[in-house]
Order: sequence, then structure tokens, then C-alpha cells
Amino acid sequence: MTTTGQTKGEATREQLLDTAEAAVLEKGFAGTSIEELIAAVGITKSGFFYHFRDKGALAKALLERYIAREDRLFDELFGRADELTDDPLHGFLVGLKMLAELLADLPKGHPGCMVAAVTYQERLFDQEVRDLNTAAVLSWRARFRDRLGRIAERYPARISVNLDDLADMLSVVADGGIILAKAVDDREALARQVLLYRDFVRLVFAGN
Amino acid sequence: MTTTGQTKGEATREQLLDTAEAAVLEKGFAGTSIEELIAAVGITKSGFFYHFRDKGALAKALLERYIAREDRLFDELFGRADELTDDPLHGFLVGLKMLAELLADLPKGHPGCMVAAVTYQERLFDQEVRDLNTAAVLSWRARFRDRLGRIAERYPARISVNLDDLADMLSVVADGGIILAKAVDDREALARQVLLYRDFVRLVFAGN
DNA sequence: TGAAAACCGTACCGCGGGTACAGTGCCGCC
DNA sequence: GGCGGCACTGTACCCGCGGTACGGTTTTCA
Repeated sequence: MTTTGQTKGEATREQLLDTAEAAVLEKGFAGTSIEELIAAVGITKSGFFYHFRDKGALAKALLERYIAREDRLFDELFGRADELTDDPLHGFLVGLKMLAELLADLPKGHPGCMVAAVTYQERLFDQEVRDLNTAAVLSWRARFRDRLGRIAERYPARISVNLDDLADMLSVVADGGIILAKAVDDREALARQVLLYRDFVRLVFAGN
Repeated sequence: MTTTGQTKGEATREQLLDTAEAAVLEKGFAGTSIEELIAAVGITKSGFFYHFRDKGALAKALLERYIAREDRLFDELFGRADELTDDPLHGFLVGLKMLAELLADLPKGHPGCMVAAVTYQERLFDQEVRDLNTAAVLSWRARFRDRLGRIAERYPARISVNLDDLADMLSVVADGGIILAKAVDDREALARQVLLYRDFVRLVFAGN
């Protein structure tokens, strides 16, 4: 056992996933070779296939881990925001601000969204992985749609908006913002886009 | 010469680019093999290397053609919108509406943004291609920032917004919307996101 | 009709994904 | 203190793919 409570095998597996995640977000899945992963981690090809049946199993593990982390992040962030206030609008705005600050503080900028990467290479993956991807996006929709529903009850919207679409828009701004930030090499562009989304939500429900 | 005014070589080259574009947007660049392209077009590997020095030259041509097409599309769309009105805000809103309608009418949904694909696989490409990519995003920022500047002169913004960021947000919503639409397999999600961006702009400058 | 454009054929190299084993060191538990 | 299983290693092999290096052939257009 290590200090983090994982077995040696789990630690190696995590190392493989860490290396693979960074590589996939920079070069795509097909552009990431198993050889470079095992070289970075210091094991042999046999060692890799001990942990993952094939490259597809790596993809699935990569996506599952990414989604689980995002879910935990959202739980924490908006959970903390909710503790500060009973007002659903105020809570959401605080959560978005915290999200923007968290993103702005990433020293190297956001490394990339695995869901976006999978979406742009969908034909490389089996149906299971694609379904996982779809389910993740829909779960984020449900999560934020729920908050927006509670907001709309107390603050009637200034304009007619579909709350599902407005919920989706956070994922949209996040994914698009990551691409923008990477493309123009501006680490803080993503955070500023999230704050623009926040402005939009505030304008819609509070009118200022 | 063909009826479209291209030589046979140009026609073959275009076919290669068409096939490659679709494949790259579905499987990524490294996941797209030269072999599948020549099989689809019906030439040999030698034929491919007659048109492109190597795979990198294909990437560059792919991106250049994509950017040129987008530029032409924006010129046409917002040019037509401007002919309908002298009001910069109205013109922009009409252009965005036309854009949304155009996107909603794509029978198979938007096939994907080449700029986003390149951004998510940047390490596969040389500096020239990456620079091309950055320049494209910055040119779209300048294009829409210009329009927003003219709007802001006549319609003072209801809230404080950075016009560069608001201009970027259209690219952001487009790229993010494409990912959303693909991920949840909803062809019209992208158009609805563009309309949400339009709502935001209207709220900021017109307040309704 | 003739030269350039647009290919084709063949042969070859090295890397990478993947399969199929059989073997081995180490670590905890009985 | 030995034994089982976890976490690997080593070796060998197959095929597809990117890429190189030609020389040869057909097709097109001025």
C-alpha cells in the first residue's frame, strides 16, 4: 500500500491514465501510442496489457475517470456555493464565479475536455464509450437545468428561454472556451467566457 | 476542364480533401489513414503523394480550405444582413438568425469544426499549421469585435462587457454547440445555442 | 502532336497495435 | 516459512500504415 491507499497496481494504472490523458488531449487518441505511455511509466508492453485488455479499455477508463472527477468538482463547487445562501440564483452565480476563479488559477490553462476529445473522434470508439459520453453531457444538462428551474420559480425570466438549452450552454461555453483558450494561447480566456455566461444568466433572471 | 472550371488534378485533390475532411472530423487526424482516402477516391498511394508532399501538407490544405470557406460564409451571411438595414445591432441580430437557420437546415447536422479538431490535436501539426489556426480564430474575433464596436456606439451596453470576449463568444458557442449537438445527437442543438448567444447580445445592447 | 500533368506499380523500411504465451520477483497471509 | 497471486517481464510474431524511391504509363490540353 502507498500513502494514498492504493495498491502498487492501482498506482501504475493511475500513472498510465495520467500520461494517457495528457497525451490524448494534445494529440488525439489514435495519435497516442501505447509505446510512449509505457516508456513514460517505465513498464513493458506486457505490463500495459495486464492493466487494459486493449486500447479501447484504456479509452473507457480514461473517460470514466474524467467524468467522475467533473461530477465531483461540480458537487463540491456548487455545494459550497449553496451553503452560502438560500437564494437559488445567488447560489448559482456564486458557483459560476468560483468555477471561473478555479479555471483562471490553472497555471497552464485547462488541459482539455475528454468528452470533447471523444466527441471529435467518436468513430474510434465502441458504442459503450459513446453512450458513456452522451450520458455525461445529459447528466450535466439535468444538473444545471434543475438549478435553473428553481431559479425560474423565484425569478421569472426576462426573456423566453428554454431552460434545457440554457443549462446546456454552460457545457457549451466550457468546451468552446477551452478550444478558444488553447487556440489563441490565452490561459484566462476560458474563465472570462464562463463569466460571460454568468452575466447572461444574471441578465435573464435578475435583469442587471 | 470540368464544368466547375477545375482541371482533373484539382478535382482529384478536392475529392481527397472532401474525404479527408469528413474522416478527420469523425476519427481525428492520426486516425485517418492515407490508405482509406485513396481507396475512397480510387487512386494509388503514388497518386496521393503527387498531390501532397506528406500527411502534414494534407493537414495544411484541409485547414486552409476550411478557413477560407468559413470566411466566405460569414462575408455572405452578414453582408446580406447588412443590406437589409443600416442599424448595426439589427444587422447583427439578423445575421445571427440567418446563421442559426442555416445551421438548423443542415440535414445531418454540422460535420464539425476543423479549427476545433486541429486545436485538440495540436501536437500532431507543425508550427505553420498551428499559426494558421490561431490566426483564424483571431480574425473571427476582429470581424465580430468590429461589428460589436459599431453596435456599442449607438446602443450603450446595459452591463459592462469586454467586446473582444463577447466577439470570441460566438466562436465559443459555435464550437461548443457543435460538440453538444454531436454528443447528444441532436442536430438542432447548435442552432439553438447560436440563438441563445443572439438573445444575450440583444439583452446586453437592447435590454429585451 | 508533343510535352507536361496526373497519375500507376513495385519494392522497401520502420513503427505501432495487438496476440500469445511462458516465466519471474515480491509481498502479504496462513 | 512457504505459498499463492499480484504485477509484472521477455520473446516472438503478425499486419496495417506512413513514408521513400524510383521508373513507367496514360491522359489532357495547347
